Amino acid sequence: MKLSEKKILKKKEEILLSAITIVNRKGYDGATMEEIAAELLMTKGSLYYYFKNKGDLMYQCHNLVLSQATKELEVNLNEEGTAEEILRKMVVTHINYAIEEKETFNLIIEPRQMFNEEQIEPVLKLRKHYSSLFDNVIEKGIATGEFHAKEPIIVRMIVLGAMNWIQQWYKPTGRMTKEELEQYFADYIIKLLK
Amino acid sequence: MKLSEKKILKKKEEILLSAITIVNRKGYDGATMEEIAAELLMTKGSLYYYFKNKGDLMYQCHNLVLSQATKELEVNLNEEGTAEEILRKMVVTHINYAIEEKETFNLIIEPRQMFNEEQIEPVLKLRKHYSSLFDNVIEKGIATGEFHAKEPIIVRMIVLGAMNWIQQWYKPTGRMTKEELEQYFADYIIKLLK
DNA sequence: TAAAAATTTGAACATAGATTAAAAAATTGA
DNA sequence: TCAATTTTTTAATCTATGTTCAAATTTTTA
Repeated sequence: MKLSEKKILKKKEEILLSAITIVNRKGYDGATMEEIAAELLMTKGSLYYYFKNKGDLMYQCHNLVLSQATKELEVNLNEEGTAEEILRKMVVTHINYAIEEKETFNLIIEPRQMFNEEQIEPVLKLRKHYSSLFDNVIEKGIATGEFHAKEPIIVRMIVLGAMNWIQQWYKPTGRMTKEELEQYFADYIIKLLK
Repeated sequence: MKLSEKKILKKKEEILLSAITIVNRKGYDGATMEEIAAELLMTKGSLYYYFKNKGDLMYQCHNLVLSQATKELEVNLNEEGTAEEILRKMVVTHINYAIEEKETFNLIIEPRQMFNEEQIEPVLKLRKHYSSLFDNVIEKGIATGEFHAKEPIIVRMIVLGAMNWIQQWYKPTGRMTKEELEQYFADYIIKLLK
């Protein structure tokens, strides 16, 4: 790869990171091209040198964050341990993303409302893969007899829903630390599966 | 109340119902004043005779649906039965709203992003009251010894989150009927509390 | 039925951002 | 160094809806 190509990739990444910051603060609609550029001491026109349009930029923000989270989950999944131990780690990973990358991670947004035709398929695929990692660990636990669930898919949906909901009410200043929260969530999720 | 006042209230309600339909189909941003009016064979200008602006209309949509849901929950809560029986009914009520009134019921939307300064307080209050109804039944169950929970508030958040998440994936055409779904959810929620 | 009041229309207006493109500036490389 | 290339700026344009308001229409009232 040429130097110039590397440079352009680096710049794209800078823009993405800036966009992610702003989107996490204000949401997709609230984030303006102006503000994203200003964060990097640029003007909005320049962004179009690197990204086709705002939709493209937003799409890449979501993808980047979701891909990172997926990678972390995959690491968790490949570590040694019982299904319970692995699932606990995954719960922590997921909750961290849900809290720290609130808006860009946001699995709650309706992809069909946010993204265009070409973007939807990859987004849905990424999300599906992400969910499937939870299915994996649940199935593993069922196979070893650690877990029991008549409808593992339903349990996984309950688990994901419960965790995604956290971003609606979590305040860093609340009476519970993020770590305590993660602990409790993990406990209750395990209970659901025993 | 004068006849003319009744008439105006009736018209307001018609507009609200139309707006709720459109919003449930397209979301708050996607619903245009034009389309809401068209549904009633009016032109958008007329809407401003009844509502101050779009924000006001959207606010009242959310309020109406949330208030109705609240009323139903309150009926559930006042019926005879064990905490478990009552909670099961409430789960059904909630899931029905989450599915059928998807976008207007949507407790997931960030109120601060959607509503203005005067509207936020009442919305948050309504939502808080709504949640508290679940706290009530959980506490009742704990008091009678039916339920056990070290952190009842956390359990309630898990329960609400899990239920609100349904609207992300539920399809009327899926392999499970709404009723089966409600059944499973209720079972798992009770398990969490035993 | 005719004046007054209430309601609706339609067209103009406002505006917030996204997008574009030509010119300017900065960088590269021979 | 200086011409070519890449990047950035600037400012104009576009667009989609929300909003307003005077005029037209419909309904009510006496």
